[in-house]
Amino acid sequence: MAASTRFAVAVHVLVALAYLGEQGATSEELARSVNTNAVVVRRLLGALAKAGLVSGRGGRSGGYTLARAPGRITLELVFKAIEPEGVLALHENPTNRACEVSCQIKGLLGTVFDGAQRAFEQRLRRTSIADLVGQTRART
Amino acid sequence: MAASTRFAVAVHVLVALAYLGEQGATSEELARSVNTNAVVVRRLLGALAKAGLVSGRGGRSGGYTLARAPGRITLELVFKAIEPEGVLALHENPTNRACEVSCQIKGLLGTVFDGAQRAFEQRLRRTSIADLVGQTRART
DNA sequence: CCATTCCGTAACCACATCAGTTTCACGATA
DNA sequence: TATCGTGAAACTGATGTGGTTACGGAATGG
Repeated sequence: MAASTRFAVAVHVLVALAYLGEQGATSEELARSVNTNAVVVRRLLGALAKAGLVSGRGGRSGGYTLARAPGRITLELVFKAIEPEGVLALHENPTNRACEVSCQIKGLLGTVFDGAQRAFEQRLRRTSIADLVGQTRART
Repeated sequence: MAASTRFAVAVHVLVALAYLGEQGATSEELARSVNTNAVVVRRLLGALAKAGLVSGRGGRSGGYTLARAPGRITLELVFKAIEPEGVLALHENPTNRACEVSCQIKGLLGTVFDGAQRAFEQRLRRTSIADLVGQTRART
């Protein structure tokens, strides 16, 4: 299936925020960098704020800033904040009690899915927003 | 996002096929195990057949059988057959040429996404259909 | 104090995907 | 040759996503 692009946009926005530094940015400015709508950005940043990664302030001269150092924001944290459901899902069809496989499969799949999800997240943990900012600067 | 359940159903069907052994099964029988429609099963098995994991034969006393030993069917192969797009996707918004981050982000994200996808698939490679059949039998 | 700026949310739309269903043509075989 | 099963197309309803408009509330600069 076509994966959602929300994670990619969220990382993009965070890198932009970190790139700008202290001053932060409004959802309008961030949306311009992504070439999307300000509300889309606010929705994503809302989830990131709940996870304690950014903080937003309303009012004149409001906007968003990172809530912690960019080196302490790993892509794993971003992914969990944006896609808490994970990448794999079990089917919800009722089990056929007459079939041994049907009775067992969900338990077995659950274990496998957890492992794959963990491997996926461990890999994401190796990259932080600060890393991506550094790479952006290096290529300038 | 709510991930698709096609991978889970595909594995379920393959385990059921392997569990039954040589004789194979019809889409009707497999659908009964999953508690879904036969056409849904045929669609999935169509993708698996293209990947060379199963073979389907029409006609009277037709049905599906595994095209190779269940020990040689890893969940990685199944995943790639069912979800060739992978788990992460870049956003397709046009890049804002006035923004350094916007110009760089997709290249950087592409590298990160590839790595995470690889870690995910490597983990899936460690489990085969035969493993799941063995675990099913062990718990009986 | 008040107008401006910006966030937070809700509501709505268009679009895509998914699971399920019906239908039918084709091929194989008993 | 009559039957059975696959393969494929078309349609439905449900759901998620990205985009958009709109509005209330909070903060602030004049």
